Amino acid sequence: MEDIQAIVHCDADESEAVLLEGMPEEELLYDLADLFKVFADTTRIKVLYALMGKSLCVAHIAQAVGASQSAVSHQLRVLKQAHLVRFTRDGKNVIYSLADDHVYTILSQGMNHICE
Amino acid sequence: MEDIQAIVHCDADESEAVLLEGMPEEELLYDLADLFKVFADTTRIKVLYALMGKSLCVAHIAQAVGASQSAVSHQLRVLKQAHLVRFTRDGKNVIYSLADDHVYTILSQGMNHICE
DNA sequence: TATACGTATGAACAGTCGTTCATATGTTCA
DNA sequence: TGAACATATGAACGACTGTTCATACGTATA
Repeated sequence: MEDIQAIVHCDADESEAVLLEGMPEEELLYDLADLFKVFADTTRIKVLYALMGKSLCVAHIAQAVGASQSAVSHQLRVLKQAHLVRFTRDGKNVIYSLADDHVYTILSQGMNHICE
Repeated sequence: MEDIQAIVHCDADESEAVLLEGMPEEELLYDLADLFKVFADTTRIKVLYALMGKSLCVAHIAQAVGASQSAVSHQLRVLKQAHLVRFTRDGKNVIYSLADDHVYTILSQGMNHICE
């Protein structure tokens, strides 16, 4: 079992985060809920899986997940705001890739729970 | 880094889960999105934090998270359906507790991402 | 510069979600 | 059994979300 204090506190600067017997501060809870909201949609999850191990332009992502270019672009915006994907321009194309390994770990923890 | 195949496949029986170059099957993606939806609400997150390390009745949970008895009861129903909490009757009271350690790991992975 | 292509964005719509309110269900004790 | 308490549930409402459609923006090439 992990150290629970490490969950409640993010770093040393969060020394006043403890409310309601170990409850993180309100703002942190909102940020946490917002992060999980990003993972709470199949289109976005598909996009993340499509980007595992490779970089793709928007059109190829749309093809991989079976959604329209516009829908994917809207969702990529959400993923960008959550710092889950990065992008670089390549001429007319914009190439997206996963931002860091948190995507892997969060998705795999979810899968672990579903499959018991 | 973890084995990505362990994320895509839940167990040996999922041998046909691979679609779209490593994409899990549709039903699994829906279940995964549904799980993250449960974590995508501050009231439910507060309930989970309140239950960390202790068992509480509905009224005490409501007090701990600052929500009405009815609102908490509705959300406990969602948490039950997601197999994130357990409950036992104790006279007039119903005592809730966390179902397993997945709650800790999923929340902590989310916190890790938020705090970079 | 004009055209074509890839991507981003805003408005609008249907569907979903979380709360409140009222009330039902279930339990204990007199 | 009847009253009091704890919890669960259904309806209804406002707020939010993801898609589509139309269109704007940005880039490369002729």
